[in-house]
Amino acid sequence: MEDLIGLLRGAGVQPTPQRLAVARYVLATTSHPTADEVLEHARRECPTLSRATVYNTLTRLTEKRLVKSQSIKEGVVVFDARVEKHHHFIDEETGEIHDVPWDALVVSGKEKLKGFQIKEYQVVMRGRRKAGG
Amino acid sequence: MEDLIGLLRGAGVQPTPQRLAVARYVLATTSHPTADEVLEHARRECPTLSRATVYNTLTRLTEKRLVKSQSIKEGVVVFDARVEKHHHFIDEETGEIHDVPWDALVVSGKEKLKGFQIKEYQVVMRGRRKAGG
DNA sequence: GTTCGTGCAAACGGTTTGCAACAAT
DNA sequence: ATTGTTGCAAACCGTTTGCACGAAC
Repeated sequence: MEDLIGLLRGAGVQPTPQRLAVARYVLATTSHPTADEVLEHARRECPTLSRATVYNTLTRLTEKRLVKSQSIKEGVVVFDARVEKHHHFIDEETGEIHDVPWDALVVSGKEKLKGFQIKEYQVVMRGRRKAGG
Repeated sequence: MEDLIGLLRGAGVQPTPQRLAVARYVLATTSHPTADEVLEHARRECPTLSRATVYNTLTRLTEKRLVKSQSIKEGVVVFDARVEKHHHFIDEETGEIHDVPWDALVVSGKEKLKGFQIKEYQVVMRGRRKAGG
């Protein structure tokens, strides 16, 4: 768990108590939190943590590719500790975002698209999580 | 062109000069405008048009399925006059959003996903528009 | 002592809301 | 009269910025 320090150092991010609190939460969760949700949780570990520091840290972590920011929900950016390519499913009732493994879906036809140089892509699905799923 | 009045009436939206100005622009463009861009353009036809009325109207048009709102760009909602299913390509340089026809791409594997009831989906691609594309 | 990080508060930009004036039925 | 629409201004919410204080090298 204290490899977090090494992880941040390795990424060129000086570890501070505030950054560790942010990183500990955002890297461990799969809930795709907003900046504010990160603040709320990280404050349990570091009560003086400020909103500005959370934004700073999340921006830094994003630059260093330790997390990825996603713009798939209205009005907010959410942060994703899963940094490898994958797809997303959004439950329209609860707003929850679920990861869908990259190779669970195959998108064909991209090669034939003329005029577009695709750097990345993902499938974004909306609907409802099934009970017992 | 004055079928716009009929179109709005048919959707249960009482046509007013303001709404016609908004609808005339948003239904004709393929540029995926933000609310503010709609305001800017619709004001050319109806200079007294207010921001609030634009939001009201866009919400109304969205409810009536005359346009669709998309949350694929950071921080803003954009409006899409194309109401049928299609995919999107976002030019990371210019921010422009391009429509990709539904049957240009095939997504396979969705049926095998357990636990998700998919109501809609789309492929969101990012990259650069190729010169001459 | 210079650089970097923090926290506060103010600013900002997109969006929503409350409300008084007004038009339509 | 009632209902619906408009436009303004204020509120709101997520995010960014400016700045002074403090910690680390």
